[in-house]
Amino acid sequence: MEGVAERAGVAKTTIYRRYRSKTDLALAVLLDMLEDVSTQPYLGGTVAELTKLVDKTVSLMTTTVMGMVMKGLVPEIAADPHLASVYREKVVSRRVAEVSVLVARGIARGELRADLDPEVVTDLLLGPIYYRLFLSGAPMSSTFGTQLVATLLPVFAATQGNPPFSAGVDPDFTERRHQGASRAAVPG
Amino acid sequence: MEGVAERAGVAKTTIYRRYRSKTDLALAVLLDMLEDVSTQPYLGGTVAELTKLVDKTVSLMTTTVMGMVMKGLVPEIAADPHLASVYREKVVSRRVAEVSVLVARGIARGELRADLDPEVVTDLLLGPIYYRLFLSGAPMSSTFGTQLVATLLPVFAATQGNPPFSAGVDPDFTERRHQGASRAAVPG
DNA sequence: CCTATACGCTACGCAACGTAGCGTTTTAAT
DNA sequence: ATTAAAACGCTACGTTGCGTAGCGTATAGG
Repeated sequence: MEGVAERAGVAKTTIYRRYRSKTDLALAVLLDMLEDVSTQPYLGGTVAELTKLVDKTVSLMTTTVMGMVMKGLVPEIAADPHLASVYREKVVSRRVAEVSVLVARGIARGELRADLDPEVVTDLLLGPIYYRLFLSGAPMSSTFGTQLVATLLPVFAATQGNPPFSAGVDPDFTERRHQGASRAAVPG
Repeated sequence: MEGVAERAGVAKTTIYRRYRSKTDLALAVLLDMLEDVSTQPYLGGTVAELTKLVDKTVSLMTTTVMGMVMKGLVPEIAADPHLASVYREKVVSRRVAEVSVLVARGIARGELRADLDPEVVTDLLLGPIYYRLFLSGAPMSSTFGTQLVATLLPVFAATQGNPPFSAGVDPDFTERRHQGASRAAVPG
């Protein structure tokens, strides 16, 4: 905080007049930066759109302070239930909503299987990104998004006869976070 | 640390005689607990083996202190290059090695595509777990592993003709971390 | 019995978050 | 231009938590 104040040419107390805590500031930064990624352009093809989503996320995480902010937020979210709630509401569900838009388009185009769960897609697309960012340290080149989407395509695509995936989300939880259209029926 | 000392019925200074820092202790706990997950039993089927791996990981993260420890390590790894190096060496590469065993078995059985990269499999299997653990907060039921593996199967299985995936890992990095058998050729 | 090693304890140093209080500057409205 | 209100800067402080110093005490092991 002292460092932030100094780099901003501002007194530390001034920061604390706008943001109640360090976590609060971090969350504000995060939400502000998320604006750029949240719009989902219509590219005419689902592969291109999903790739764009991944690439924008990777770029944001690796070329801005977002990566650092996210890393710092992990233990905070774990320790502060209120922050966790806000984060899920403002960030996680938002990402799922964005993916939902793309999934809906893809289904409408007949490119994606009709019972595809956007939350599952989110897990599969963002999970590897954060795993590399937080733990593995493996770099993500400019072709990462393209290759990840290409790899996962057989899971998403409409042609094959794959079993749907719910990842064992209990109905309560899903309902609590998602008041949208009812998801494709999921066994288990 | 005070709390750990108290719960252990030991003076704080005694802990610091064995572990140089809080991070050092956390890493020791992590490595110790990792022993349980590191053995890969022969179950006769790749799906069962991969599912077991995922389930053990999920169980460890959600029913022990491991989850908390991992969350606390994320910013530490980001801030301490030496810790990051040790973590990648002792944990990340170890997980890849375990997955490699299963992938090799699967390829030998003809269940998995021959050009499957264990690192990619690791990303896809562990990424969603940590994403849920660290950020999304979505619960992982007892059927999570089964469903995740079932979902990803079309990516792994030998039958379909999917494009391989390297996720844009630059050769240097892969070589640096993995002195094992050369990976299946991957287009840029 | 005696010595080396390990342990407990108090006290401290230090960094970082967050706050109190007060004076000063800027804004904005009359 | 005056004046009230809001915002800012600054110093100082309280608090927590990590990590260390120093010293006395216990506990092996020969």
